[in-house]
Amino acid sequence: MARPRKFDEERVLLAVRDAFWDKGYAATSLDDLLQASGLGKGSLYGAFGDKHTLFLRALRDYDNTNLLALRESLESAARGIDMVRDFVLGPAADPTGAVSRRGCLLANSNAELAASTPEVAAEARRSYDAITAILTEALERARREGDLAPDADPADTARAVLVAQLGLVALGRTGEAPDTLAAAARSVLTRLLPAAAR
Amino acid sequence: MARPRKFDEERVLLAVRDAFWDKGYAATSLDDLLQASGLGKGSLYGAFGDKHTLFLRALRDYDNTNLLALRESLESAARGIDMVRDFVLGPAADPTGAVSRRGCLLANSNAELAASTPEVAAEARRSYDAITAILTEALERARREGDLAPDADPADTARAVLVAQLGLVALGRTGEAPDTLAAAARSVLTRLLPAAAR
DNA sequence: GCGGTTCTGGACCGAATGGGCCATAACGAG
DNA sequence: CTCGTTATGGCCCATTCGGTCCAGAACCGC
Repeated sequence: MARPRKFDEERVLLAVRDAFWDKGYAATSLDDLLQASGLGKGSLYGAFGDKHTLFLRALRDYDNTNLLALRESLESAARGIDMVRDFVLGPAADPTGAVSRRGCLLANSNAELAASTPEVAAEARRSYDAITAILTEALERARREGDLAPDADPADTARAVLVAQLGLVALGRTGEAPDTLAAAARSVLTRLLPAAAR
Repeated sequence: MARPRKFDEERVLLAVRDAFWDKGYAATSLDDLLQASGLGKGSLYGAFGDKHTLFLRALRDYDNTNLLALRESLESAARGIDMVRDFVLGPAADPTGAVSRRGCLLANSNAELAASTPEVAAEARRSYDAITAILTEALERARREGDLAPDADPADTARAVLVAQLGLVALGRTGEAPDTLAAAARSVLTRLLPAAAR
């Protein structure tokens, strides 16, 4: 019927996500987005709407990708506890610290925008609730597999695990030395899930 | 000698801090700052320098106040463990959720700016290191008072406690229901410091 | 009361912002 | 090949940004 798009929508979304991730929402100008995506103003605007809409779209994409990866991680884990351990240790896993320093797009965005942009806070709640559900499932499995005390409540433990991971992400974002970060991760993991620490 | 200042520097700093706290650094315009402080451009600029400098000043003020309060809290605590418990439960203590939703200025700022403004990340590290030291002292005392297992390492435990608190602050910033937040706080506290949970 | 100095707040500036617009190009259907 | 449709990207605009500057006001010591 008509002229087809020259760009791959998903690719643009990833480039835009990176731009927002690196500079934050407010500090990323339309120009930055155009340069990152390689598109012209009309194209970007026509395909995704204004900056705000585009940002939310990229953020939701990011979240969905993460949730999917988490679910897959649980399915492919040898034991339920393994997935939980990886989840907690993840933010401290990078020996160079570069990944940790970048933080999590959702956490960064929520911290920056929760007060002024309810959609971001809502997205964060949605994401964290979903993660809690996945962790709960993982911990139920871990209990059946003998890696979690029979009297421990999986849902309650899941909340504690999520909190620990959020804390590690926040701490990693400060650029704390990788060793310190790893020590903190190990410390909190040992106390929350002794069976996962060895 | 000359005309004295009409405004109280500390008062202005608090007003400015609130403005940044509510909107984030980038989204707060000079106009916002003038309105919040009630000063004219020349006065604010002359007294504090540009936006960036003013922000760092307000942030450091905020940090120092927090650290001082934490030290006082330790000194006035009946037991070392009480101070640690209050520190962890703090972010979830507000039944309306308004305080939690506001988050922590330092955490918000670090999440927004760590990548682009090294001073902010450095300030966060400084603050978190200082908090860890205070917590370590509190936990050493708690161990002497029988509220921490003799074989537990206070410094290591302090790191875990800090991570938990940062996680709760991050979770609270999403606007999660106060009940859920309180449950998460209680869950993580029970697991990190059984003696503090009752 | 006077002089000198500092404070004050608004006028002003250039630059950059987010967003709208449109002439043109590129394509598929017929 | 032609036509209609849609993507494209650069041009344009009003607004707002952070920051400078200055004329006048306010105050102190003398």
